[in-house]
Amino acid sequence: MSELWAPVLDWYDEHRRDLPWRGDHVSAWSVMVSEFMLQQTPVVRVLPVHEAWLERWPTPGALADDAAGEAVRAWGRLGYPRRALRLHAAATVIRDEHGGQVPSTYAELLALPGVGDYTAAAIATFAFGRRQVVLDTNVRRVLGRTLSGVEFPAPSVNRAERDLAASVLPPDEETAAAWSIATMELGALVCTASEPSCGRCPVVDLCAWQGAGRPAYEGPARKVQTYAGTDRQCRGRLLAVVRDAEGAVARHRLDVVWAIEDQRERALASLLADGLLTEPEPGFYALP
DNA sequence: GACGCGTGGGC
DNA sequence: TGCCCAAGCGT
Repeated sequence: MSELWAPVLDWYDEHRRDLPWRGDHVSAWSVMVSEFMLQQTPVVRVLPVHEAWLERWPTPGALADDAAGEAVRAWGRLGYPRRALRLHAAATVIRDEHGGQVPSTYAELLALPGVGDYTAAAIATFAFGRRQVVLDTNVRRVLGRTLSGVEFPAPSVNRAERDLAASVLPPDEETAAAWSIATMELGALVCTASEPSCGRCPVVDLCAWQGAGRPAYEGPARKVQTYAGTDRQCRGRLLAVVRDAEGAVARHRLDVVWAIEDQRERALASLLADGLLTEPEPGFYALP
């Protein structure tokens, strides 16, 4: 029995955001789409795209029956467009192997394209009420601070951290699911990465990090990815041209958005290799 | 386990 | 401005 449970659950009841992928009437597909979109992308940017997506493709089968390129186009500027391809691929597996129904177990979900440990646990928990350890960046930070007394968790999850998270997961399914979403929400709204609002935290009196005087992070340097000038930025530019066009676009229309030729050619080749672009005829590029 | 993978907002 | 951050995954 963790003393964190009650105050965190009470806090969630009062302060939770009313998001469209939460609630009793929400489909598992809506939850799944949200989890894909929320991988590394903030809630406020996901909201409008998620709404349009569910309107256009209300079921996995509807998406699977459409072209993958339409998924890439509808993904818009959410970033990491390979997620759109993987969501389409996952929808196809669901249509063909699961009778069109999003599977409900962690193992079945984990087998889907684009679904890793976090996403499988999140869908199983939030869509189906299963009892799983949901270990995302928010939960890791909250548990790191409250239980381990560190400002930030290690770069990657290790066995001890997973065991610790499992040890504080409530034993019954319903409470476990509530605990996971409440802890994530606390991390997102209060126990934030920078400038946490400890004055508004329901467990500030129990927090090991607070009790230790909020010591600064001492682990290995947290990597901040560069972006300007990278292949990734180049890929984004090239894909945007095709995404915003109607049919196939000629090579010269790509040439003008990135000046460095060898980098541009490398990025174009990688987009083709990833399946984000096709070359229907030599020198012309289109969505798949 | 490290790395590559988009994009935009806040300060 | 440049840095930091945002519900990770696949290789």
